Amino acid sequence: MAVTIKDVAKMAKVAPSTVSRVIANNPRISEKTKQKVREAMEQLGYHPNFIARSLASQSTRAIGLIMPSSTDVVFQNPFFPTVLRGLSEGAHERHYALHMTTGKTDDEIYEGVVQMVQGGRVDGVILLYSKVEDKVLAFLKDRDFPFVVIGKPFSDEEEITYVDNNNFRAAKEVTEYLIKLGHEQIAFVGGNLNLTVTVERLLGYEKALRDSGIQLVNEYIVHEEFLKEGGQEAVRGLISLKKPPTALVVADDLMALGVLNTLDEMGIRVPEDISIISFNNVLLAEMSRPPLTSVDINIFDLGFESARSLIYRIENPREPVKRIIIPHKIVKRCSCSSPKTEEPQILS
Amino acid sequence: MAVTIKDVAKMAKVAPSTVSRVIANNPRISEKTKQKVREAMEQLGYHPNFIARSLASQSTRAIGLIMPSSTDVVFQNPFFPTVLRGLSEGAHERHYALHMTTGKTDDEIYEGVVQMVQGGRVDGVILLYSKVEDKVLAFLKDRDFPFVVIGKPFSDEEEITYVDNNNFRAAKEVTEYLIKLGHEQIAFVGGNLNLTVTVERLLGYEKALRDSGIQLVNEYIVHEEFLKEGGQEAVRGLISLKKPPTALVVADDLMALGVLNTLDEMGIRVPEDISIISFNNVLLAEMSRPPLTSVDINIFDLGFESARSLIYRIENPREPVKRIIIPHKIVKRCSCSSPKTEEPQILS
DNA sequence: TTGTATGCGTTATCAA
DNA sequence: TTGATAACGCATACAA
Repeated sequence: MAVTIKDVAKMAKVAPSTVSRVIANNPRISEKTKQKVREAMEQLGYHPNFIARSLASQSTRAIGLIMPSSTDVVFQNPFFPTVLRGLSEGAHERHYALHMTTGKTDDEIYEGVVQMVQGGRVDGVILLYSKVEDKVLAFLKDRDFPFVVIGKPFSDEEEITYVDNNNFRAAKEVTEYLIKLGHEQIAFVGGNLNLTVTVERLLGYEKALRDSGIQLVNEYIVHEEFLKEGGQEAVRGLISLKKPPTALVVADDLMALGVLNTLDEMGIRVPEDISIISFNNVLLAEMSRPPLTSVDINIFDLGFESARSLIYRIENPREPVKRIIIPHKIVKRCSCSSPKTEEPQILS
Repeated sequence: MAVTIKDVAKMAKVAPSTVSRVIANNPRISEKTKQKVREAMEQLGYHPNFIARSLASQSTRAIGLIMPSSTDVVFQNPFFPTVLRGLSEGAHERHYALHMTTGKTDDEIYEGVVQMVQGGRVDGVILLYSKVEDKVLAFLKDRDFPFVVIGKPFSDEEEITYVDNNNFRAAKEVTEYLIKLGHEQIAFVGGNLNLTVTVERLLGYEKALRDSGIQLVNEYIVHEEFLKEGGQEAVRGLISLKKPPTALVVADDLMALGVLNTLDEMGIRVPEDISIISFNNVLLAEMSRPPLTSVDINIFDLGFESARSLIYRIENPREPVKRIIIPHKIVKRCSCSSPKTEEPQILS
């Protein structure tokens, strides 16, 4: 049906291989025949067939995207459209296409990846999440298939190419910022502990407190899914403590939004009564009330650099693994202030 | 490198074609040889090569997703992860894979689609947006390539398979709901008028007013991008009118969130001073303050049914085009109430 | 500089 | 019920 290399060859009165070379812009073809062939392509409306090309060259110029479980709430996170944008631009730049696989259960996802990889549908793969004991990652590593993970791998860090923020450091800075404001009762509201990002942020938080000689309080550390209901429980628990925190480090903007709501329902004001700082700096952060002070982790770049380094890896298979750290930045808005001094009216 | 059909054939002592038939589960192969072949496949860890299969069978079992411009704010909308989920499940169900193409400019997107389609990378295509004068849609239609659009096509409605809500009706219902609550000064805050969804919702709003004998006011209709700043301007303008609206129909939850913020800054309470109703019912709607009354348009189903009907179209090319309308439902939360009776304190 | 021939891993058409 | 063999559309080693 479609016009092939042969049709072009016939029209330009050259061999199919010559046409192929013109497409590849092979320097050993004379400008004259190139011109001739290109004209024929133009006239016939020729477009190379990716599939045939892939089969012959054993490379698809497609990269596979592995998403977290579609049932997972993180999937609802505005984080995804943004990484996708970065990924897409990074891939586009080098003329790679994006191939997606999702699934409801971990097994479904795993099956999808196996199909995609073994089936030769893609040249490499990007993991859009990083969690403990990941079967998918183990498979990829075992097969020595090119891949990069967004986020810090849970283990074998030295043998895996990944793109991440320094979440440990970001969390530490954020906590120090709160401490500098005068807070000492600082709680941590995190998400799923299977995600390495949660772990890193928790560790950074703890380190900051320790460095400042502030006692860690077990009750100050809570973990809930990035859900509204989850946030509710966690926050109520925190506030009802005998000595409630005066500041909250929340691992995600969306979650912080939930926290904000719960606090509002309880009649607790932010930042007057309690300060909140969170992560990701998605659009939402500036649209909440009050606008959230949040760590901008440059989600777009996370995606962009992932695509880039995967492609580099695909095209230079023998190069050593790399680790790319995307810078972050605290964006100060209105959700943090110094703690109220205790019972100020008694003084004076 | 990888184990092919030939290796399996050799091991099972049959011809490659037989192996191929076993894969296709051809009924004309004896159970005995099927068993034999399957064992060999198992032992060798055989996985069929999609690319080769695609080339031979002239079908990729992949569907292309065409996203709106990645620079567009709508891309930030939580709408996308959700349609993606639906799309993914719908495709997965029939063992189709997802192939994405994005781009910054319209031309970039167009180029991507042409490549994808002419290059034979996909069997069909889904447009994740619907706007006026779409070059991409024209191309697809012209080439008679299988596609479905999410949203109502701007023209040639009868010749295009699409999946949509009845946005006209939803907007009408919503407005009538407001009217029933006692509102008469109802404004419409919409997004980009190039998007058919905006147009439909606007028309529904107008129809409801007309049906109720309420005069349409030009100043009550504003259009802004789904952005914070946009919302700001629009809302301030509305409120500063001599006769400001008592209720707002907002075309999108995210936008409504922006509106909510602006109102809050201006010291205007929702729903006491002004009612708000919006569309899409994304997670955000229930996390805002106050929780938004919003039209649930079943985003997931929009995606799911799109995938399904595209696949149906691919596999039954001669069937007539179809139109699938996904039901919607108003989810009442706390952003609407009856208007304040004017100057109640003067009475009595 | 260009053409010929072969292979990439399947499916599909004939025969047997 | 099975086996040869020819496509599918392109890339590439080898010739010329």
